[in-house]
Amino acid sequence: MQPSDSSEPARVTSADVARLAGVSRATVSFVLNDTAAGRVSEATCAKVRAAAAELGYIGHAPARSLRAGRSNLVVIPTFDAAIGGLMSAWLDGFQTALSGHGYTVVVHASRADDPVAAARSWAELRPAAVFVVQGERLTQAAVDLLRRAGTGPLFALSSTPVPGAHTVILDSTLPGALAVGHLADRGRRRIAVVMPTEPGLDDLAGSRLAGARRAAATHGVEVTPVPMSYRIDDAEKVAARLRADGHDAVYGYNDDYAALLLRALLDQGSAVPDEVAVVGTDDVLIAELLRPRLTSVHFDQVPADQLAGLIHQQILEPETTLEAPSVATMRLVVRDSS
Amino acid sequence: MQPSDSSEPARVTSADVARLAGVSRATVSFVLNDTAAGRVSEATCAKVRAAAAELGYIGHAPARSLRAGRSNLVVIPTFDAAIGGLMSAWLDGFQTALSGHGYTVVVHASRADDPVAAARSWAELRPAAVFVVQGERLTQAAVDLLRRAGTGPLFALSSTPVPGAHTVILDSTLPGALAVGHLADRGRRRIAVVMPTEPGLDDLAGSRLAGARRAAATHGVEVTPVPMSYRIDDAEKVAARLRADGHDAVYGYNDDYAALLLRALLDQGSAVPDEVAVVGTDDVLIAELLRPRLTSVHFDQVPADQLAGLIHQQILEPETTLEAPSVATMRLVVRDSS
DNA sequence: TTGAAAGCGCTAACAA
DNA sequence: TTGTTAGCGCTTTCAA
Repeated sequence: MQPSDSSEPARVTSADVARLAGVSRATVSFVLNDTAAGRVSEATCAKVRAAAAELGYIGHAPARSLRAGRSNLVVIPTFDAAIGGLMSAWLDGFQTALSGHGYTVVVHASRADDPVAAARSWAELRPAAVFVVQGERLTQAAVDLLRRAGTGPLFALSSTPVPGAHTVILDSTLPGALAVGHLADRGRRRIAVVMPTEPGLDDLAGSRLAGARRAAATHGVEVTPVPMSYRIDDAEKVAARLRADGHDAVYGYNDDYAALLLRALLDQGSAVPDEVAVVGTDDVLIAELLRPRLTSVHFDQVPADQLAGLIHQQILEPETTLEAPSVATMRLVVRDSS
Repeated sequence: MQPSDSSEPARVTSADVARLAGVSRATVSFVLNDTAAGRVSEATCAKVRAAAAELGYIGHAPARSLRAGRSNLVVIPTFDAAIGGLMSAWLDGFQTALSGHGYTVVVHASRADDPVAAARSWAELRPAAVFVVQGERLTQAAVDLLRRAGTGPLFALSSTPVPGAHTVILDSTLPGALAVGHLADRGRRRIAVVMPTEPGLDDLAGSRLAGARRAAATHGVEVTPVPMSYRIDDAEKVAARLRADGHDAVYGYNDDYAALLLRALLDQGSAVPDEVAVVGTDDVLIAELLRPRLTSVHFDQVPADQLAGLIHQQILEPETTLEAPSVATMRLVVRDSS
């Protein structure tokens, strides 16, 4: 590693620019924020810009935020969940869309155990908006705290509407329900549900299991949760257990876990789908590559730029009432493994 | 979506807390920042805390940052690169480690085409530190700008040391070189190198190709770049072309692309590795699941919390000279596909 | 068309 | 042990 130079060059402020340009700080502000419409002459504008360029002037976001009473940060808390590949790709686009509107995305690693403490640390940033991907984690107290702090609009992705937040409904129990419903339709009776032991996945796994149980009750089939970590040896143990227990199907939490288990089952000589059916979730390209091809639940993702636009609009006009909750939909993609 | 209430509750500032507690704002500041050591009596502390709790006081990060001349944000620019699953998992841990030190991670979607403009927008945040994952993108001008703005320590992940930044060396050409070297050792002579057409991957793909070419020159074998998108139909076309052109090996950019291509080759009746060898990169678990198992390049990741600690230390004592550049290493994991 | 000045909320040097 | 006070850099109203 290389040491950084310790010399502290004098910081350039808008006052310096004003001095060099021979105008007031107000004028500088107008010019550099393009608020100069009709107020400042072309010549003055040019002078100011030249001065700013010459001095290498760089705006000061904290000062602006202090003045404005609000930052241009959009906070996305993660609640120490393992953000999967699918979500990560989505976030990527979302972030790009938001920065197109002039916002900066803050991915906030919040501790899941205390939603209020988490909300407090978001609120301290005085964010332009907060988008909680795991809306279920949002308590009423946390929502109130954000409101009180004057935080910008609150958005959430959640199974059920979050009071005080603009909720995009995404029913996390549905993948489990779809998978088990499908398996039951195909005559499967003893269905295992993989429960990842990796930290940060419990929430989602729990929801999917709940959906699986609901569907199982409806169809009169049996569902057994099976803990499994994302490792080959563990998958092998689980596969052996499934065979021993006479399960005729398994819902693999997502495509990654399903692929792992599928491999283990095949290696142990199980016929898939004849003896055991396997269903994943996420509909990643892998599902299509495996043999047998993996049945999976496909998410119709909410367009990232559309949501970004909505957030932007809501920041500008908080009074606007939005339409009924958006709903993220999903569907089963049946392939050869079930 | 649900409308948000438009009532604007009066914001609680430290002055309000001071008033309620019957002390000065300075005292409040000392108490709430735990800077009260020996300066404020226990009783006063308690009074202040009680008042803060009663009013639901929430600190104001922008004001603090303005005062301090620096925010507690650590900026991680992405330069619109598609952050892969591996990197995303690493970032997760990194972020958690940093927030343990009291920092907030800002994932900044910077446009890749103008490094200086990007640097300017990071600098406006007056971040505590900047960590550039694609250090190659960092120009001298950008580094200078950050320095001038008084940005905190600059860290980079890069193939070569970045002047003015603490660089963790990660030779992006190495995977290509390792793969091609290995293939050449196994007697392969006509090696295709997959060049993903997805946006944001060009950099990395270019580096890996460069490494491949270097190794090819050394070993006297032939390397051909082959554009391919992450889609089955495209993989099929590429596979057909490889067969037609008589290639006896392919370096698949990463495990995902390699898996895709492997599938296409097998489907078209190519014997892998007998006719065509396949090598990926990242050593994701998938590599182990495929049949034949996929040879891959494994990265020994820099421990996220270690780097976070280093950054924290450098923020506290910018004068400290760090050790020689850390080097992220990697190695080939040979499996059945080559 | 431009300038003067107030103040956003906080911290820390200095006084008491 | 606590209070007073001066800014940090910026925007925006009001006056010129």
